[in-house]
Amino acid sequence: MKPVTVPLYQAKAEFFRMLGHPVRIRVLELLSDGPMPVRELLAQIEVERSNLSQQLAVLRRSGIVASVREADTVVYSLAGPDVAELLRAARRILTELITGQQDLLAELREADTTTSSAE
Amino acid sequence: MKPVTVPLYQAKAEFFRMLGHPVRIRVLELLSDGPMPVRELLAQIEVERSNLSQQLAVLRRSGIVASVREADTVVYSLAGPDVAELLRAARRILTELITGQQDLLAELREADTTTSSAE
DNA sequence: TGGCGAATTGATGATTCCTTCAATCGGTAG
DNA sequence: CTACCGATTGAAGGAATCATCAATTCGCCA
Repeated sequence: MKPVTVPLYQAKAEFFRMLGHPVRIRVLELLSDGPMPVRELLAQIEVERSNLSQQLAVLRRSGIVASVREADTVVYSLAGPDVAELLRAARRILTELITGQQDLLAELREADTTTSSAE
Repeated sequence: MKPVTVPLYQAKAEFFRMLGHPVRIRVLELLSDGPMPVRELLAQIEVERSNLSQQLAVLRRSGIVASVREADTVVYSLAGPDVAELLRAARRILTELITGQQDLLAELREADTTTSSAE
């Protein structure tokens, strides 16, 4: 029956890669509070309409969001409840990592005051 | 003091992008069970030594792993305990997504038996 | 000191991803 | 029917990522 048969670690990698874009992250976070029409997403995120559509298409293809047409607008929603939890876990780790990096920076300050990791 | 100042959603995106590679995922999963020398990682993962080093460098730069030299080998470990939890959350969502996709496929089987979403 | 194994780094071509613009679809109102 | 608005799609150029090869570092030992 050939059931897709992709190694699990590769599926995971594709999943994370799907998350690896600022606009897509913002969309998922906004949808964490409930369904939202494209018009509203467009108002909250600074991005061109066409670009937003591209990113929404990526999310749709992966199956993490669903879209429904209502009259003249399209409404998006999360496909499952665990997504919000994943984003929380990610935030926890990020906080941890950033804190760790700031500790490192504090140690390095005496050597180079113009240190920046944001290029 | 200019504390890195990267929008949070962008930091998150970079974080997920950092996770978005099969070899890097496998490394993190192996390290979830405890520190491990490069030699062992190399034995468990099918990848060239040089390529593994490249991926380890990516993980190191992000701060999610740390490396220590011991005699003639280098030992890697996770930088924090939350990483394993994140991987678990990801697995949950993936299972959910794949299950959903299989439901969809089941519905579609009657229309096209060669359906494949693994290109 | 010279050489060896383990690991990393630098550079390069190939692939993939991202942004943008133009064209298209779907629905609604005039 | 035509015009318009919201949203999606297709295509193309530019940027980032990946795999691979050669060169280098680091520690050990003969």
